[in-house]
Amino acid sequence: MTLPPPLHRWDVSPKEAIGIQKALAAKVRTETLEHPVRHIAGVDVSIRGDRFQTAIAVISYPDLELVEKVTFQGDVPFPYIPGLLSFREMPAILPALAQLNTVPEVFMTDSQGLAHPRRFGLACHLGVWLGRPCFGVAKTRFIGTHAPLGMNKGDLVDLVDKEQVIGSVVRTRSNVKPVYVSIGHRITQLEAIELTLGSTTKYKIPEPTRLAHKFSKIL
DNA sequence: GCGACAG
DNA sequence: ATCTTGTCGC
Repeated sequence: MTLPPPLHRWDVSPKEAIGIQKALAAKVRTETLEHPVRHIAGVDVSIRGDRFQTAIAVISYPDLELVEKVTFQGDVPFPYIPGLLSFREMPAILPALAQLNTVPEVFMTDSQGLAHPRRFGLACHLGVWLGRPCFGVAKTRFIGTHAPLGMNKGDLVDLVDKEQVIGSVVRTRSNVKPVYVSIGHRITQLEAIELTLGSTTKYKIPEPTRLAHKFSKIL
């Protein structure tokens, strides 16, 4: 797919990165998807030493069949700093997306979206950069608190921070640790939850990111 | 100051 | 994220 013009540079300091996040956070839009979802692209990046491998897995929906996959390798550009994950992974993700032939209606990342200290997790950064629908499904909590969660698949509760609902804690599989779903851009929380549960089969992680993670592993 | 802390 | 074997439970 064709990538839009860059919104900013990536070779910035942590302080500059925070400033960029604050500015771009104002561009995040919560809105109903304008197109029916036929394909979801799962995005993931694996790292070994100072090298990364990105994988994009496009899955048909609701069939959940693998339609296309692309990978891309390079040198890790930025250290891992809690709250600045997108500056480490976005430079690795964009070149991979440029090689994608199938254009999905929505993107799914293995990260937080609005459930971020500045309301601008990786899912928001990718969505705003592309100007396309995106949401995040993280394996663990980053910020926020929530009420006790039921143990059955489909159970969910709000994820809250500073009196605001920033996402949902969702049980994608009975008696297994839940995932943390939050919107990235141009999608509603309800749709993000629906797509998460609708693309989950027998594992905790939904198929798009589960397959992307498998394909991104560096051997 | 102390503890927490997506991947 | 990555480093790593066995083990408990459905």
